Amino acid sequence: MDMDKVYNSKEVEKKWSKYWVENKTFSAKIDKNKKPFTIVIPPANVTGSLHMGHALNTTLQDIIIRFKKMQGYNTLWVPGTDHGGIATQNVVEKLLKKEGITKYDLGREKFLEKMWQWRSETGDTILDQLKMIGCGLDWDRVSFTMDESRSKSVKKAFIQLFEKGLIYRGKRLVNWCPRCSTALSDIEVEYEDEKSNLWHIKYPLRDSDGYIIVATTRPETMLGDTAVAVNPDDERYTHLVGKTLKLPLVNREIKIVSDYIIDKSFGTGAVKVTPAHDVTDNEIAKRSNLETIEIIDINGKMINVPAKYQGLSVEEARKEVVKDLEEAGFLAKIEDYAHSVGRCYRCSTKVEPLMSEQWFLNVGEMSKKAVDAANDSKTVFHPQSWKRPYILWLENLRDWCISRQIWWGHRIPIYYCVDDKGNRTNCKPIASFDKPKECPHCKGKNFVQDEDVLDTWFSSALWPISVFGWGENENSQDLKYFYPTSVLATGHEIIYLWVARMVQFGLEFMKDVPYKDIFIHGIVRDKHGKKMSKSLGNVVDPRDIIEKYGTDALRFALAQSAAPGRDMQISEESFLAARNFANKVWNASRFILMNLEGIDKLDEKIKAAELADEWIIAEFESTLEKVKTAYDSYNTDAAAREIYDFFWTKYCDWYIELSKIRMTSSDINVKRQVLSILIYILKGTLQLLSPVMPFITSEIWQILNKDEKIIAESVFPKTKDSGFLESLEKMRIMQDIIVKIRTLRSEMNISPAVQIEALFDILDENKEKTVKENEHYIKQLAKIISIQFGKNIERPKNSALAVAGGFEIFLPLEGLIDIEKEKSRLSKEIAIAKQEVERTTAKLSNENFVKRAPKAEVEKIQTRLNDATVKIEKINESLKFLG
RNA sequence: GGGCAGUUAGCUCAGCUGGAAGAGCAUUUCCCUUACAAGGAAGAGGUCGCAGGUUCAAGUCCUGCACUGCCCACCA
Repeated sequence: MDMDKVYNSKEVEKKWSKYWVENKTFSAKIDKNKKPFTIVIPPANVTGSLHMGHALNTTLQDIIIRFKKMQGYNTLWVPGTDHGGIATQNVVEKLLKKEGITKYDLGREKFLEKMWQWRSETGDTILDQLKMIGCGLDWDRVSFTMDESRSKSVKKAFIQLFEKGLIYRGKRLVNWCPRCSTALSDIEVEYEDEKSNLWHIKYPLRDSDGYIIVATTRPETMLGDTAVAVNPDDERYTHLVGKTLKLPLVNREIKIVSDYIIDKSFGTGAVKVTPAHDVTDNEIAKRSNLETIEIIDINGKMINVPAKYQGLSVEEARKEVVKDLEEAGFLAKIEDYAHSVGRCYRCSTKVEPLMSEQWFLNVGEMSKKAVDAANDSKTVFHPQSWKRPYILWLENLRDWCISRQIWWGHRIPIYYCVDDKGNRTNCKPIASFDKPKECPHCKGKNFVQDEDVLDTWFSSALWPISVFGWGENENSQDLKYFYPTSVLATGHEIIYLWVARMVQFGLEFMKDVPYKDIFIHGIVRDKHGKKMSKSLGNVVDPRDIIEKYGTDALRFALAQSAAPGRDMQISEESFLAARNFANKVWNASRFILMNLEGIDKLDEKIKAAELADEWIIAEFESTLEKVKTAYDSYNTDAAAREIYDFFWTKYCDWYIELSKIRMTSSDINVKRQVLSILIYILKGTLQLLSPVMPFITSEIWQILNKDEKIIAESVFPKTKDSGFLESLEKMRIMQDIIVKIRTLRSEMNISPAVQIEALFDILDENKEKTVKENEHYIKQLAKIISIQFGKNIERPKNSALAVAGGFEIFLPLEGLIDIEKEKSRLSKEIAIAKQEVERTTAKLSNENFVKRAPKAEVEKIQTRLNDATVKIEKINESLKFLG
């Protein structure tokens, strides 16, 4: 039972993280008698290692899981990792680059071997780290988005959607990353402001002398222009609509068209239209039946342009075009201009919109269903402020480009019939799990598979169903029992990228949402509010925090700062404070255990013997309620704060201190009685705290109850009302008196070692009984040797005065008191009391207040006025007495 | 351009349905009191972003503004 004076987190953490895994504490089996509570973890990329974001995200989920488990749910938290598509391929490509080779040198097959090798070597790092920080995951259910089972889900989903006609192939304008050499979906593009120019270019009319000026941020694309567009209501240009222009440098004839999308007030009100390389232009082109000329290829090089520009990069072409326009007199002016530029979310390269043959998913119907689900509260955001942006996004969603021109990922399960020479036939492509045996159209037996892979988010979107074997096992009992899951916890950065798509796929394949509650937490920032990033050098590594302060401190600090939906600024001090709290818990427990020495048996039932007992029980019951409510609504911050406040400022500072009176009693039964309450409250608090700080609470719990279940499997305290509410007010009176006396002692510089007497002059007879019954509290905590009660007690010479708890309290301080100091202190007290009199009098003399405010409120103010008046009177007497 | 948050003590933040401004860290004084100096006791520190309004009463509700951050958008 020996406990170190300081909590040693390292040993305890090693012990328990191992225990939970080895004993399969958090493994879940179907149990139809229990309600399931399920969470699927947001699968971390295999490239990842634990950072603050993970630590926060997984801590929050673990808190929920541990809480629900103690409440009797059959909890399941599914772990796993994501193959991470482009991001992961980029990592391995970089490694290859160091060896001086490219993926093309290796070829697809060999490159994929490298990828798998790398993934098997380092891909589980993050999972091991999650074990370390105590996550209550079911380690028998580790899933990976590219393992066999998950791959079957992906294929099944694709085939089903394809056969339903929702997946189609088409040549469309897509976001192209020239560096990754792949298409990206709309949300994989991040926009960033950039200082640039607005070039004003003259486009001469073919049939007259005039010209029209267009303004553009991308002059090089003028080589691919097929029209100029103006707003039909723009009077400056109405007479020109339908006229023909001669495109400078190219000399192609293009028309002036009208389109309502054009903003009359922007630039010159006339816009050059490049349908192949701009989204808006592409739409204008569709409406006006314009020709589309591709002038940039997938490598970012110019094509289909006059010879002198052919093959140039976009940047080079821009310089040349601007120079040539200027020389030929077509450049009207150049303005400074800031606008946002799309960049690849994986490598930050500027994205090039261009025409490309891709696979698309028609999301119209799925979006509608997801919107309905949100409107019908089948999905609920915490905080709810995310609902609107989420719905808006879904409503404006365009078809999802799901194909990627990379190698790492789920290869699209589409097979093309080919002839003997390997050329594609005209037969319809076939969507299939495996290579088809025979083409149903031409009976041919040769096929090639589509070269592209699926967007990594396609498999992520299936996660809540794929982890339960959807697609592999037609009759998955797990899926029936655990789906829909209970809550999804994630940061707001992937609401669209991931959350929305899971909902869409859940509704599509399971006819039900994947989870009801969507718990959105913030992002961890540094103490200056900056996003943590390697380049800024402000990254706080959770592993360093664990090393220095312990995992429980890390978890507590994160939980405490994580108000739903809000970003949090976190600094070293918060971890330090949490570590200190852990130590406090440790030492309070140590105190109790020390006093347990030699006590063989405790009382079975707790029995409140005096005021402090009733009070701490009432306080605990109220704390329990608040903590439960907080956990249930994902307000871990409130839960952490409530527990901290209760344990430290109520249990430790008051109850334990008061318990010492009985603890030193020679009567073993007295000691036994108070210990039973001390332990009852301690155990209860440990249970409230254990979802947040599982390690230290597990350890103490085990020391306390050698043979009982571990705390993670214990039953969470049930709501109770012992009817001790009156004790709260009584205790408040006692605390008021004790604090006032302490303040006097402190201000008079009287050492705690000096025991002094006190005279209590009774002012309020209603409080007399309570104070007399509990005078030993005052003696113990205010270091008073004896108390003499009486009425109209004459103030002793050289004494200090306090008015508190319905008493005028004199402390005779012969030889200890500084009369001048006492006088000035009393004057200050009087000033404060006078303010109180002013405030309350003002209120009470306000007719409207007395008339309209609730009675209780008026009485309260009246009492305050009376108290202050008495106080002033008494202090004045004392001042006179002092001379 | 639209939307959403935030603005309370030097710093990080609590303050639920409106009724006397709170915590932690930092700071000052005293204390190694036999659970804890990673501690205890006490103190100092705020006209709750600004301006209006509703109300007997506003940090709390309403309107407008300012600043900060985030998200969205077809910013040529």
